[in-house]
Amino acid sequence: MARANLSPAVVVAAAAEMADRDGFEAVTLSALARHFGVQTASLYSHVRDRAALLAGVHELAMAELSDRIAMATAGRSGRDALVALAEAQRDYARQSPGRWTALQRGSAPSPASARLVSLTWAVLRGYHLSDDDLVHATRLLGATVNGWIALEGNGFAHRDPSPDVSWGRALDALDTVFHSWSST
Amino acid sequence: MARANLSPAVVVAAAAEMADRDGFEAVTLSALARHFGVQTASLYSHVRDRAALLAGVHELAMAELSDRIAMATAGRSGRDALVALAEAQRDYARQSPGRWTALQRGSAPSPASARLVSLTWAVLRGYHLSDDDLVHATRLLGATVNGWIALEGNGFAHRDPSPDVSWGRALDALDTVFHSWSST
DNA sequence: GCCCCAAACCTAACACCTATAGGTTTCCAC
DNA sequence: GTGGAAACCTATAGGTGTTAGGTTTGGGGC
Repeated sequence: MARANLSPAVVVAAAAEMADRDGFEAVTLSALARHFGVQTASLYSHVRDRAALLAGVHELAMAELSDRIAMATAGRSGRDALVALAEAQRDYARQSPGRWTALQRGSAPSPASARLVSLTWAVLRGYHLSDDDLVHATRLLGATVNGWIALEGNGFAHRDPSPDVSWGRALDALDTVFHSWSST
Repeated sequence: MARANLSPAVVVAAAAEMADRDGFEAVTLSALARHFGVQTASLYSHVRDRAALLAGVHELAMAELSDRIAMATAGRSGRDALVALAEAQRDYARQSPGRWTALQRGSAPSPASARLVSLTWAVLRGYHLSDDDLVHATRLLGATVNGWIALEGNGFAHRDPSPDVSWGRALDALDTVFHSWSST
C-alpha cells in the first residue's frame, strides 16, 4: 500500500477542483478517494469529516477571492473600485462555480473573510460614509452582488436587455446611492 | 397493508413541512416514508424521483409566496408597495426557512413564478419606468432582496446598527434609484 | 542496518440514502 | 363476484458517510 502522500491541504485542493469541474454536490469523500486511488476511510487521516472538508474548501475559496478582490481594487477609488470589487466576485463565481457554491453554503469566520470585509470597507472609504452608513452600505453591497450572482447563476430569463447591461446599471445605482449617503 | 391514502400533493406538502421543521437537507424519501409509515419504495407511486419531489416543494413554496406577495402589495403603490413586496419575501424566508431553501435550490418555471414576476412588474409600475429599465429594476430588486435574505440567513455579524435598520435603508435606496430612473 | 513508533493506509462493518424489478394486496367499477 | 389498476411490499443493487480495529510504511534514533 504505497502512500498517496496526502495531506489536509492536498485533499481540500482536490475537493475544490472537483467542485468546479463536477459541481459542488459531486464532491464526496467517496469520489475523492477514487480520485486519489485510496479507500474512502483513509481520508479520515486528513479530514475530520465531510463537514470539515467542505469548510476547508470554503476557506480556500475565501482566500482566493479576497486575493482576487485585493488585486482588482488596488490603486482604484470611488466608482472604479466599487465596480472592480463587484466584477471580481462575479468573475470568480463564473470561473469557479463549485468554489462559489462552497462559499454560499458555508459561513465560517476566517482571516480571509475578515480580509474581505476590510477590502469592502476600503472600497467604500471613498464615499466618506458615517460609521453607521458604512455598515449599511457593506450589507447592501454584499447583498446586491451576491444576490445578483445567485440569480444570474439560475439564468435570468433570456430577454433583452442583456444582463450585462442590467449589471452595469445596478452598479451605477449603488454608486449613486453611496454618494447620496456621503457625509461630506 | 392498509393504504396510507397518499397522493403527490400529500407527499409534497409533508416534504415542505419537514423542510421547515427539520431543514431542507433532512427531506429524504426515507424520512418521508417513516413519517407516513410506509416503505420508501412505496413513495415512487406518487413521485417520480427525489428531484421531482423537491420540484414539487419548490412549486408549492412559489405559489404560497406569490399569494403572500399579492396580499401584501394589494392596494399599495410606489414605495409602500416596494416595501410590502420585499417584506413579504423576508417574512416568508424567516417563517418557512426550509421552503425558502427549496426556492433557492430550484429554478423551474411555473405559473406561480410567472405570477411573481407579474406582481413585481405591477409594483414597479408606480415608478413609470421605460421597458428596458423595468427589466433592469426587476433584476436589481430581485437580486437585492434575495441576496439580503441569504446573507441575513447566514447571520450578519452581530453589531450595531441592527440589520433591520440597514434593511430599511436598503429599501429606501432602491426606492430612490427607481424614482431616479423614472421616465416621467 | 535494525528497532520503534506514529501516521497513513486497509478491511470490515454499520447505518443511511436512491431507485428498480417483481410480487402482493387493496380498492373500485362493472 | 371478477378483473384490473394502483398502491403497497420485498428484495436487490449501487451509492454515501463513518467508526473500530488491523496492517503497512516511513522516519528518527541508535
